[in-house]
Amino acid sequence: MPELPEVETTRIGLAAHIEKQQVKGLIIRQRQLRYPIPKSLDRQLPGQIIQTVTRRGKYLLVNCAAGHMIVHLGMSGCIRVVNAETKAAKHDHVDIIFTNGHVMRYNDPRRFGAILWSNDDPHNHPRLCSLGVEPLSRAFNTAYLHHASRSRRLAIKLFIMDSKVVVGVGNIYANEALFLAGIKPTRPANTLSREQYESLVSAIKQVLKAAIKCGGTTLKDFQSSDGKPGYFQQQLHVYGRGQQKCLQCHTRLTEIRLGQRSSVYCDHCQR
DNA sequence: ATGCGGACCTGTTAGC
DNA sequence: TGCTAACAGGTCCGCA
Repeated sequence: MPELPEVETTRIGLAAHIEKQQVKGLIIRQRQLRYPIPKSLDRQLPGQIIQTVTRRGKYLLVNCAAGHMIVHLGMSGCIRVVNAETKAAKHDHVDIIFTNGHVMRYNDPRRFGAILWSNDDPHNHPRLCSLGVEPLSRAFNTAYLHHASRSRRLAIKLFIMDSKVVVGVGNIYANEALFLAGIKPTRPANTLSREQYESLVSAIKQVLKAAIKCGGTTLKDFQSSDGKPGYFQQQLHVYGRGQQKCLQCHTRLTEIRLGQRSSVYCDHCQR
């Protein structure tokens, strides 16, 4: 579920429901996520009023006067806003209960996600302080990416998925952006031309924006509990289409593994 | 500094 | 049908 567009969609839905709301209490059923949920969260969050919900990469920041809750959804996490009567299901690890009766419920079967707490600027938190630029910001541009790639010989797909370079480009959208830009995922990063980086930057922005738009329209009703995937799926050109034909030239798509992740591309359209 | 492989954990699906 | 293996949207760490 969660690549950047899904996280951003979650952020928007969540913000609408919890901003300006006061935390009454919390229930932690499973403290052991990727990191143990710190006790400081239990101590400091109750009584707080949520000011804003922001995002840095795939981390959600729930900002209060006393500090900031930092939430990552990992591979399988999701957040829903439900009513207090809604019974907790399997893998519902944390509830943040608000005085208006709503509950922010964190569910994560694989527990690759995280819930942290920071008293200071969360951007200085060890998990966030080394992150690269935001893909939808102006700082993510041709000159930046081209320059950053000069010393890097690794496959371009792994390069754009490196969160120290740029955040939020996960496996699905890396595959899609490379297809749109006509670049083979295996090309060493330092062999691409400036022009190719220009296409790539624009493809990444385009793909992420389109997906956010999709998520935004289908997940509007955040109270409903059907976290259906598949909204952006109809628009995928290569991801999940290994062995099928290229939508542009009808060549059979190639599927390989790069960094233990599946990578699909068209040998004819991508150079 | 860079790049690679393994680790974390559960659920689902493909294959025998 | 039932079992096992492989794979799944993400990071982080340690070693070469």
